[in-house]
Amino acid sequence: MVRMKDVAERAGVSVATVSNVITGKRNVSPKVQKAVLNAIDEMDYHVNMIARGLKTQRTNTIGVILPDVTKLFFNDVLKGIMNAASAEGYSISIHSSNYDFEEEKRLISTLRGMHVDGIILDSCVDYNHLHEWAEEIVHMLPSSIPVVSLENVLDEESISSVIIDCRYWSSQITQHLIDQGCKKIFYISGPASLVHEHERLLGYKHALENNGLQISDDLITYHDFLSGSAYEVVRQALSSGLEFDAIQASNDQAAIGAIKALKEANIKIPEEVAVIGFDDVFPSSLVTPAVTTIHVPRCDMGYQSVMECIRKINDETSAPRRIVLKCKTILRNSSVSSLETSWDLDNW
Amino acid sequence: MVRMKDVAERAGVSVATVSNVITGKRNVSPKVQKAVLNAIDEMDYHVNMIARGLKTQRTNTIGVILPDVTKLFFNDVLKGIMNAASAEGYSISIHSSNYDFEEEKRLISTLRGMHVDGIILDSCVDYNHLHEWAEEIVHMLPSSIPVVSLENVLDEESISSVIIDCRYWSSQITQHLIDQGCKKIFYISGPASLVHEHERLLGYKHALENNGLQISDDLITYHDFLSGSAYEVVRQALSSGLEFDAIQASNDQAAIGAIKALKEANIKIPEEVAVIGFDDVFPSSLVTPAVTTIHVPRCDMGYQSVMECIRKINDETSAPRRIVLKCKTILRNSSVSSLETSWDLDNW
DNA sequence: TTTATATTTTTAATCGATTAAATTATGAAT
DNA sequence: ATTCATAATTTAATCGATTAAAAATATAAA
Repeated sequence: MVRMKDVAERAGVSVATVSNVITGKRNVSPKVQKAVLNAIDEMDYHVNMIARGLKTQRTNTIGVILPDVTKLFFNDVLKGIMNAASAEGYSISIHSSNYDFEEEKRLISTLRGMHVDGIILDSCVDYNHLHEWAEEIVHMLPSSIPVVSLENVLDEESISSVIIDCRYWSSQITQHLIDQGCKKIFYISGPASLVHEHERLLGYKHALENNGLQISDDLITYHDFLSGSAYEVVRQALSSGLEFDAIQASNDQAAIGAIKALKEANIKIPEEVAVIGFDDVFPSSLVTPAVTTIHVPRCDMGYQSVMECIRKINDETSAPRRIVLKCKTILRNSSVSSLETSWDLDNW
Repeated sequence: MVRMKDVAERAGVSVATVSNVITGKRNVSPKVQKAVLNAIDEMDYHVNMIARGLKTQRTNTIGVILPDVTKLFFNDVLKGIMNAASAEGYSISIHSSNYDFEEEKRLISTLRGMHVDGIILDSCVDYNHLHEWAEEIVHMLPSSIPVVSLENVLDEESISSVIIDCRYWSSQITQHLIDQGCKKIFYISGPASLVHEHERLLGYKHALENNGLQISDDLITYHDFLSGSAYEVVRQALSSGLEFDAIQASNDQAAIGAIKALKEANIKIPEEVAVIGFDDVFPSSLVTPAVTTIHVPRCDMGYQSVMECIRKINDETSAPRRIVLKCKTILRNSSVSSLETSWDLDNW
C-alpha cells in the first residue's frame, strides 16, 4: 500500500507538501509540484479516502434509503439519484427499508455511523402516526446532517422535501374517468398507512364529491402490494357480483393486475370497465390495452433530492425547502379506446 | 458529535474498554459492560466507521461497477447484489461505467481510493482486445483486493468470475427456431465488441452450422443498443425486401423492438416470422405476443458474485473460482403460437 | 548589505477508532 | 499471608491523511 509518506520520500519533500499538491489549496512551487506529481504517477498512489474522511469529516457520500430499491418505481428514482450524484462527484450508499419503519431507523443509524455527508430518505412513516414517527426520525439525526425527504413532508422546520401532490393528481385522473361517463369507480388502494396511498385515495374521494357522486366503501379495497395482488382483488370483486364501470388503481402495477383479471373474465376495456393507474412505469405502455395513468417524474425526484441535499451540505445555514414537482396525465387505451398508443422502448 | 472518548468519560473507564465492549473481542466484566452500554445508550453514541475503517483497513463495503445500472438487466443483478450484501452485513457502492472502458478504469481507481473491501466488476472489455484490456485491469488492482468479474472471464489466475455460457444458450434457442422449421434467421446483435454479444452470435452461427444451414452476413445486423434501435433495424430490413422467417435478437429489448416493427407491417408472429430474444426481462411476458427467450439468472448472478467476493475477503489465500450459472429456455407465443402465456406481475 | 515582506516548505497536532503491551485487580492455592 | 495465575483494565502507538503554526527560503525595498 503506497502511502502519502512514501510519495513524499520519493519526491524528497514532506507529506504536507504532497497533500498541498493534491488538494491544491496551498501554494506549491512548480518545480516541487512536478516532482510530486511524478512520484504519484510512478508509484501509482491513490489518496486514502478513509484517512482523508477522518480528518475532513467528509465522505463525499450521500446515504439513500428507499422502501424497496428493487421496484421499478424506485429504480427510476435511483437513476436520477445516481445521475446527479455522479455528476456532482458524490458516491451514494443505497439501502432498502422494505417498508419497515424499524429497519428504516436501523438504516439511519447505520448511515450516521458511516458519516455520510447527507441523507435522502423515502420514509415509510405511518399516516396515522405521522407526527410522532417524524419526530423520532428528526431526533435520530443530528441537526448537522442534511436530510432530504422524498415523497413525504416530515418536518418543515428541519428537513427539505421533494414531493408531488398526489392528492391533486389522483383527483385529476378520477375526474378523467368521470368525464368519460364513469359513475361507479372501483378503487384499489395500497396499504392505507402509507402517506401517498392515503393522499391518492383522498384525491379520488374529492373528485367524486366535486361531481356529486356518492362515495361507497364497498368500492374501495385495500391490498398490501408486497404480498397481495390487485389481480386477486379484482377477480374476487367480479365473482362477488360487485358492479362498477371503472377501476382506479393507486399504482400501475395494480392497474395491470386488474386488467389481467378483466381480460380473463372477457370484460371489454374500456367499454365495459375503464382502468387507470398512477406512476407511469414503462410496462403501462407495453400491455394491451395500454394503461391511462399519471406520469410521476421519478427520475427528476431523485435528481432534485440529490441537488437539494448537496445544496444543504454546502450551505449549512440554508433553510429547508419544499420542492413540489409536476406530474402529467397520460391517456391511453385502458380508458379511451380511440387512442393510438405505442410501446415505450426507451430507457429500460 | 459524541466520541468514544466521551462515552468512556461518562462510564468512568478508558476508551480501550469502551472499544472492547463494542467489538466484544476482549473480556470485560459484566459491571463495566453494563455501565458502558448505558453510557452509549444515554449519549446516543454511534461508532465512527471512518475511524474504525482507518485502523482496521476494512470498510465493510463492496464496490460494484456495472455497465448501466439503470437498465432492467442490471437492476436485477443489483437486486441480487443488494440482497446478498445486506444479508452479510456489507454496504455497497454502486457505479455505472456507461460501457466506457476509460470510465470503468476511473471507477476502479475511485473504488481503490475508497478502500472498498472487494470489487464486483461487470466489465465492458472489448472482445478484440480482451487480453490486453484485462491485463490493464489486473495491473490497476493490488492483488490484495478481491475482485469478482461478472459476465466475463478476465484473468483465471487472479480474478473469480460469475458467468453464464452465452454461446451454448444462444445456440440452444437458435436450435429451437430451427426445430420450428425456420431456415432464414435474421440476427440482431448488440455492439460486436462486447464479449457476451460476440458469444451469443457465435452460438447462433454454431447452431446454423450444426444443422447444415448457411450463415449469411446479410442476415446479421449490429446495432448499438445505447443509441440505435432494433425497431429501426427491422423496419429497414423489411423495406429493403430482405427475406427471413425468423428474428433472433441478442436481448429481449431488441426482440420487442423487432416485434413492434413486425406488427406495424402486419406480419404475423410467429406464423410468418418467429421472434426470439435473450435475458427474460419481465416485459417479455407482458407484450403481445410474449417473447420466447433464454432466462438468465440475473439476480443469482449478483448474489453469487457477492458471496464469492466475501469468501475471498475472508480467505485471502483462496484460489479464484469460475462459477457458471445455468440458464433456461422459456417458450412463449413469439415462436410458438399454441402456448398459453400469462403476464408476470411479480417482482417489479 | 541589510531588513522587511512574501512565498514556500516543514513540523507537529489532530481526526476517532483499534490493539499490542503494560499494568492492575481478582482469586485460588499453598 | 504470600505467591502465582488469570482476568480486567489502561497506556500508548498506530492507521493515513489534513492543516494550523513555525521555520526556512526567496524576493523586494532601502
